[in-house]
Amino acid sequence: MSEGTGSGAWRMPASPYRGSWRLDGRFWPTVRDDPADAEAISHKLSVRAGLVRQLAAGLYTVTPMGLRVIQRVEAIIREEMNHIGAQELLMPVMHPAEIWEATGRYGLSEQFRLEDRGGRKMVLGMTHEEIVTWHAARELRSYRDLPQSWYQIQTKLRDEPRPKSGMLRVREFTMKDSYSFDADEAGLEKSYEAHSAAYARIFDRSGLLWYRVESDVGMMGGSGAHEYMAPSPSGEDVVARTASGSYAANVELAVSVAREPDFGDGPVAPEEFATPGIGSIEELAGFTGQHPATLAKSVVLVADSGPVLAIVRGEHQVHEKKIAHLIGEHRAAHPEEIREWFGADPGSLGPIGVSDAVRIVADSTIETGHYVTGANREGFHLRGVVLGRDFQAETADIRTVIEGEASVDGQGPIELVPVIEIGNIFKLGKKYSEPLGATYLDEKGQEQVIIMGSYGIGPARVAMAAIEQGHDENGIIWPTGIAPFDVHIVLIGDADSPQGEYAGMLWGQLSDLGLEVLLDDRPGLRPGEKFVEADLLGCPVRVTVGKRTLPDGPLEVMVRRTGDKSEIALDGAAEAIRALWAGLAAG
RNA sequence: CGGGACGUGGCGCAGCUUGGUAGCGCACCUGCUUUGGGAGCAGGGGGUCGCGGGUUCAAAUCCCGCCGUCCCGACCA
Repeated sequence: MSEGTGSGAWRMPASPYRGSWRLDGRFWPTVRDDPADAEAISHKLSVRAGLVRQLAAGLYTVTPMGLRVIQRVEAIIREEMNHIGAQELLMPVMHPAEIWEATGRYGLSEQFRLEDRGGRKMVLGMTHEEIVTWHAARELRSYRDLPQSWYQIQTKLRDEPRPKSGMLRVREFTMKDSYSFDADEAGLEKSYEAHSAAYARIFDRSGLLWYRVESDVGMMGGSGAHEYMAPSPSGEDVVARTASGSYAANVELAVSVAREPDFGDGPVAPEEFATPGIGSIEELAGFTGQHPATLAKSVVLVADSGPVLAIVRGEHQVHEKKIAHLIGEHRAAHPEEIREWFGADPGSLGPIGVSDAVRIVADSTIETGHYVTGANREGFHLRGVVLGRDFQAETADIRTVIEGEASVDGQGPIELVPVIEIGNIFKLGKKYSEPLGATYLDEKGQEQVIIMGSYGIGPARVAMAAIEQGHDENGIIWPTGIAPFDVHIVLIGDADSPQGEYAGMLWGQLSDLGLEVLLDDRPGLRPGEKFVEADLLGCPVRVTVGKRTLPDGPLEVMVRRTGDKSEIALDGAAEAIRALWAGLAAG
């Protein structure tokens, strides 16, 4: 039998103030040097500022300090989700495989799969559409039960092909995922708009610059989707948008008005000409002196149905996801396959005279103009090739957008911006409710399929995007909404010195005013070390308390974002600091 | 999945080409001094050099295999 003495061998005193910390005795592992294998700024700074530690590729532990930021993001999310009437619940991370088999998503390459001791197939959840729908199918029986919005903040596991950039692309992460259940499309529209409004507030309160863009539905399926993107050089996605934001879309589905090159007059029929040693579009443009837009690029893909020849203008590229909508899953052709189907090597390929087995898909831009294409003969090309006259092809938008092309809304040129995806919203429709039998009885007693939506946010990505968007050479500059603390008091001197006692008092007063305050009361550290670490951590307001502060002040206060220092009187200092912070928070 | 780079005390690195006593800075421990922007001096602890095999009298170093981590690519002919 054991007993508690209550004496408390642990030396760190509990804080009487909810949310405020004294630093002495805390685990806060900062580092001087950038981690050797870090590239992204958020990766370097999140490690150096002692917010996270890596366990393995794509697996990170969040430290007590890092957790404060994550929990602040989550608190904002909870408030805004609750505000639109979404209800928090919690679903398991491990799922029976059968449920995923029902929707055809068992066996996805990113899915962690395992067996329990009885040999039952299980999966680790990469998302929770299947599970939430499984429950909805059992619990929601009547139109009177609808609508519903449920959300959770729960771990997701994905066996990423390439985890990267610190916490930005990981194999295990926490996600806020919500799901709406409506009786019809009009209901879904309302739920979707409610989430859209909540997301705007969440990302605004998190202090991010963000874009809402049209997006591909991807592995979620469904009828429509938007992504929330935070611009950052470390982002993996690219958004095409006008300067005003009048048009904004993921490049995976972005459209634009292609520039029209001057084709000049072409021959009445294709003419073959020698192009010795010419392989790439760049070489061909240099050789012919023609603009790349008048050269047709031929790309050979292999779909389940067989070989596909995709044709775009030389300045464009075939977009993987766009063409996937037409031809489905596919891969690049091997050189041997290309030789078999075209009788030539890559570099001299074209649409004329190819085997009937090859499906030809041309980008819509190819419908106008005449082009130089490969002749399917080593070292030769054809000029004056015209779609419809000289060869037949399906046409569709299969190209990438390039910077500077005109926006389809007439609002000026398109710019391409690298972004971090911080959230997304999907209109799922019946994609999951149908196969999992989530139905209800309407007013007339007719069975109807529930119309669903799903909505995700990655809190850690929000935090990392904030670092990407807010930092300088000294460290992080947190937005006020998600900073680990509102105010960081640097105490110069020991806790039991007069200035130490004053700092403790100020810490209490500020906390009583509703601020979350970090008091750096660690003994033995030099002032410089405390300042450097305060800059690294990046709380919005820093207050310095030292010998000079007493007996008559003033207090030195610094705003992290601007570096502006001001001196304030001891009398009413806490209120003045709170007012300063409130001014920053108000933006 | 393809390509590349890197694995040496906790962190950041040198040493490897040309095999022969494992080194530097920071961090850590002790003492003294110092205390408003990553202190100084003195003393000290800590590494079977990612793992396995091979060559050799001898391997951090050369060879083979594996593992790990990061970066680039994964249609762009």
